[in-house]
Amino acid sequence: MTVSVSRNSKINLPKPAAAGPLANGLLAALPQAEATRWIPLLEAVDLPLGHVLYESGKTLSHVYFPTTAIVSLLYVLENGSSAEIAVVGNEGMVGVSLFMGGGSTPSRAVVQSAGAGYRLNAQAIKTESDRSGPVLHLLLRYTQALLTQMAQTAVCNRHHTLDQQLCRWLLLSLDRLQGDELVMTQELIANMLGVRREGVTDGALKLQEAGLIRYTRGRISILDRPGLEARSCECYAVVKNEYDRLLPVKTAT
Amino acid sequence: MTVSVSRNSKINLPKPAAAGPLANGLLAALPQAEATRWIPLLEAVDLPLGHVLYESGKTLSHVYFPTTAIVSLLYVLENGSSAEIAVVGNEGMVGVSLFMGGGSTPSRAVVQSAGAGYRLNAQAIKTESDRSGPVLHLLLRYTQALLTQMAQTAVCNRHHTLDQQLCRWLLLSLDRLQGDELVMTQELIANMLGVRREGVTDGALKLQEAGLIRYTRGRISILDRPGLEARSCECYAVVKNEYDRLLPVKTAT
DNA sequence: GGCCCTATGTGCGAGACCGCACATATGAAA
DNA sequence: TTTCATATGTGCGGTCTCGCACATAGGGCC
Repeated sequence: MTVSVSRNSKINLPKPAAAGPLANGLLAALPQAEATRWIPLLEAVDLPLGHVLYESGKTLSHVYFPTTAIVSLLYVLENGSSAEIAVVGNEGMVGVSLFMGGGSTPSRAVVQSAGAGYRLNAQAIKTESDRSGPVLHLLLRYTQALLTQMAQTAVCNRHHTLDQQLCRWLLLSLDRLQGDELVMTQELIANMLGVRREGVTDGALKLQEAGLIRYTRGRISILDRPGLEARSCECYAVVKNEYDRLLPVKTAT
Repeated sequence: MTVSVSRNSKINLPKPAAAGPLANGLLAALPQAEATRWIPLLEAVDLPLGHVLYESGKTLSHVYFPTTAIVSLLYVLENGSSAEIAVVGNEGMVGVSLFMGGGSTPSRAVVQSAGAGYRLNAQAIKTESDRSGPVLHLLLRYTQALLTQMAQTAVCNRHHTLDQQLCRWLLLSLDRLQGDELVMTQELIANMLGVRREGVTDGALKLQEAGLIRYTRGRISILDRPGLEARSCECYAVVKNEYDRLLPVKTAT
């Protein structure tokens, strides 16, 4: 029931290649003046699988801008079961509650796919978002995209089948990675989706039999992306469209 | 499957007593200078049951500040089924995407309980939120509370039973109304929760047998609020606590 | 007072997912 | 190569909710 990643870091790929701040879409979209000012404030961080960026109810110390890592925002219930409410990758930022004013949220942020990123301390993000209109507007548009993802997750949880949600989840993760391989056990996916591991096994089997993916012990290769999209519920497309609409195209790498 | 309210307005109570702008928590919390400037810009509006404040994907023309009405934010899926992702009453505002920068969202806002409110046109809310730091921060804190509600809805949809969710829903609605009566058919509740009407009937029956509520044809009286809270999932309390934490206490009426 | 629309109550078979128990298999380490 | 922890596959009964079909009843309106 509880997310357990313990010694799994064994199965990680060799440390991901370093990526500059511009590998994050939000940082890349900063106006020139802000970019210049931010660079010295940014701290490169390694984000190993399972690392908790912030805990439910705790005051956040930093915001994180993933470059090669993927972070899940999850809610953990009293009975220990959990569910992911959104994913954040190199298109976004972890810790919106800092400039939203709350300073904390009832959710937890966990690294779902190991990688790297940058972080900025709490004071700096507050100062910066108050100081510059364009920066604030960029962050707000990102927050709206995040909000859409959460809302869509809510509806998806209500109305769509596990199989459809699995496809949606794979696609969302894939969009936030380079390449077409995910390092991710079915157990982990089950924790994210808030379902049984066996349910994920069933779904994954069907996808493999259909020739859409191939996997072995924690590595999932996507063979037929359009096929996955066809099997996914509409939620993936809705979320993706909103991200594309709200966030500037990132040209940098 | 589709929300149908058609001729139901018959069962509404006589037109709700008029309420001043201060009956809305956000408006009441405005700094003096802004309050003075906003009053002439606010337009009192009647919000009849079923009225759609904005449609999925359409550009919003106004933001709404309910005073006695309750508004549901719902997502409607391609197949026509729907689910509520958040409720807005006199504690909040409908249309955050206007100052978030998107201008639209994939959701729909529908009046769930008839009443009144105020609205402000799109240009005004943009201008005002850019102009004043305190106003923007107030709106952002509200948005964070809304975000929490959405996230909690997502998890609740995943893990809690219909009975628990019904209690949560009744409590959330109750908090946004005066008195302890809801004018609301089980069919409507089912649409909000995204479940079958019969499921709501079952749940309501149990609650009535337990002496917690009493209802007849679209009127629900709450008899034992603590009892409802005990049967509800934790989600209600989590959301309520976040609202209390993030939003200023409203003393005005 | 009677009619009729609409809200609510009930039953039944089906499907999705759960929780549990256990079988199998892969790949890394020794 | 062998060992072993861990990842994946499978079966089974139970529960929740669904979709449908219909029965009952409240209350506004003539």
